[in-house]
Amino acid sequence: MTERRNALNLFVGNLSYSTQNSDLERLFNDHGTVTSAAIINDRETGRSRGFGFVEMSTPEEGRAAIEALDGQDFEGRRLTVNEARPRR
DNA sequence: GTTGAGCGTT
Repeated sequence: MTERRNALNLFVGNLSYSTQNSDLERLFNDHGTVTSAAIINDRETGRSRGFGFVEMSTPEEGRAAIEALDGQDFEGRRLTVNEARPRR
């Protein structure tokens, strides 16, 4: 879906290559309502690129999730969480 | 090991 009027899109970096979509969703779901969660895979190899995107229901929840999760340890890596840049 | 994709030409 393309709901981007009242949500906050988050970039999640420094993920383990083994992190799954469901892992991302579970992680963020504890800090707000996850509208969508996606691990980005390399189009040609199908492997994770080590980052993903999570869209939170509201900007407030998104910011809360950033504060709660940025720099936190997850599956052995230090997470990077911030507002995603616009796609281009 | 860091900011997604295809569609299709406003």
